[in-house]
Amino acid sequence: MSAPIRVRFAPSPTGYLHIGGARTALFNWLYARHHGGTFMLRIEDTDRERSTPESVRAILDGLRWLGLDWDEGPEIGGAHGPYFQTERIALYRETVEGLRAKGRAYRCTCTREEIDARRKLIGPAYRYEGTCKDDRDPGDKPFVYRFRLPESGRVEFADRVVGKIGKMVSDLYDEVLCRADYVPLYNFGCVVDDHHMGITLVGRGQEHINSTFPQLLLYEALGWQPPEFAHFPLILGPDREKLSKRLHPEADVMLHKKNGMLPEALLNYVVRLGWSHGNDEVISRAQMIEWFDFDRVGSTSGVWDPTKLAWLNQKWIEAGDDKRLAELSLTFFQDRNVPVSANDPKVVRAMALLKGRAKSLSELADQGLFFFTRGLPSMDAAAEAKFLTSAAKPLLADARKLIADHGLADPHALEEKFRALATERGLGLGKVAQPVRVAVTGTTASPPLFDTMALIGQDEVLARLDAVLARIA
RNA sequence: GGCCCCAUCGUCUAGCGGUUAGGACGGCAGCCUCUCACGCUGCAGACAGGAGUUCAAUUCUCCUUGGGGUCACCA
Repeated sequence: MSAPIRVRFAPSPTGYLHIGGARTALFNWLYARHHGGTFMLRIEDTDRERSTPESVRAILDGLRWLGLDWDEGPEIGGAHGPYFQTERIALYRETVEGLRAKGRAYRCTCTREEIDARRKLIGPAYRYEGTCKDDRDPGDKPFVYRFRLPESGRVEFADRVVGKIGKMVSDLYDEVLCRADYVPLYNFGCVVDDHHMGITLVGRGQEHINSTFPQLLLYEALGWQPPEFAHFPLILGPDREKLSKRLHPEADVMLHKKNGMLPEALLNYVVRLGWSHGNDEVISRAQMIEWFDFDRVGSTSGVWDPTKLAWLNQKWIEAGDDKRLAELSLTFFQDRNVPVSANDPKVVRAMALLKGRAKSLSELADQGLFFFTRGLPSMDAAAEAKFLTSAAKPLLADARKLIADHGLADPHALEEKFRALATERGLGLGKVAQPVRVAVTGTTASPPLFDTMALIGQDEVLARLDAVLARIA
């Protein structure tokens, strides 16, 4: 237990970073950060058909957006590289030949077609039967390297989150280690690299529990000390199926960025899916690092709940720094054809008024458009019909006069003037404020009216009121 | 189907033999209030079922049921 902790996240670059992967990365990252260990990134790009450099970039971008920085890996290197499996072929070759010399690996010339035919015949219970286990010279036939299982026995390990798990060797089969060109398959590459990279604990999703058994047998055959394992509960979609790219669009981490989620909110939501710390719900990155460990990770799958994510996002937007929020909101305003610039103090001031009432940055932008447009805002038809009536016209005219006379610089003072006006007429403040709000913002819901008008500016507010007055018969 | 894992409110979870089974999201009702949101208060809402073990089971064991995962020259 005195060895320094080294963990890794090892995605295959076959698409964007998905939520399940992000949480696996997060749990590993938190474990490393909590214990002062090393978090490394390894790219498992051995599926030559599906791996792409674009996917590598997408995954790195996703991790960076979430703030999950790696101590060793692509782009920064480290003492245990290279960090792309396709650059480590010599190692796999040396290892598989060593295994073959010990009689623990053999060359198999069965073709995919042959195996598929047998599988089709026997059904889902089919296991490769070891046809080629005498390791004959393949001649010029294509072949792969297979692992020779022990005759019998049982594999067991104590998982850090699930507990004791075991399986009979008779339920396993001689699986493919690597192809003839030594490009490894998952279980082989994973074991070889985890060992040579000094990984002390493998943290991954529970879908990998079953691959742990052959991996353990490999460690044994190689004479290597296996790492610890921690298998995290799965994240399920609304349909209770494992969250997947195919079935669930929300599995895409960057989709949430596009939807206006803050990375700290997504991290907060995802860390609570399977891990808890008492009754704490809103948890900062620093607190996660302080509190996280595998003893608090549960073992039951969790269902993705966009509603709770939205709630957390609102909390984190509300807690956000105005300047940073302004920068992050920029793109959302621009998408709505409102050209604003991040260093515009008006944008920063708008954040103070807008945050806390929006569940996402995109909602925030929708709710704040009227701050940055000129002239009559786009009107909510129902609001207009209800509040911008001929009966309200005199009230609006009086309100306009108050604003023209007193200005907007002192919202509290102006509010008192409005209140007096309302009282004079035997009305509540709301009766005056609502028509003005609709006239100025186009809707019935906005930040506090007097602060809102102050930010819009006197000339613009008066212009909007005049335009409305002119529209009312 | 074989194997593996799991099982507390609709959802995320606390609970680590004795609790009025707690919190959060969501829902509902109310308060606050210039609107919305926030906030506050309250209400409804769970130990899958059956055997054991024990003075005592949500908690330990087994079975059933249910759910999920996995059975590739993908990871």
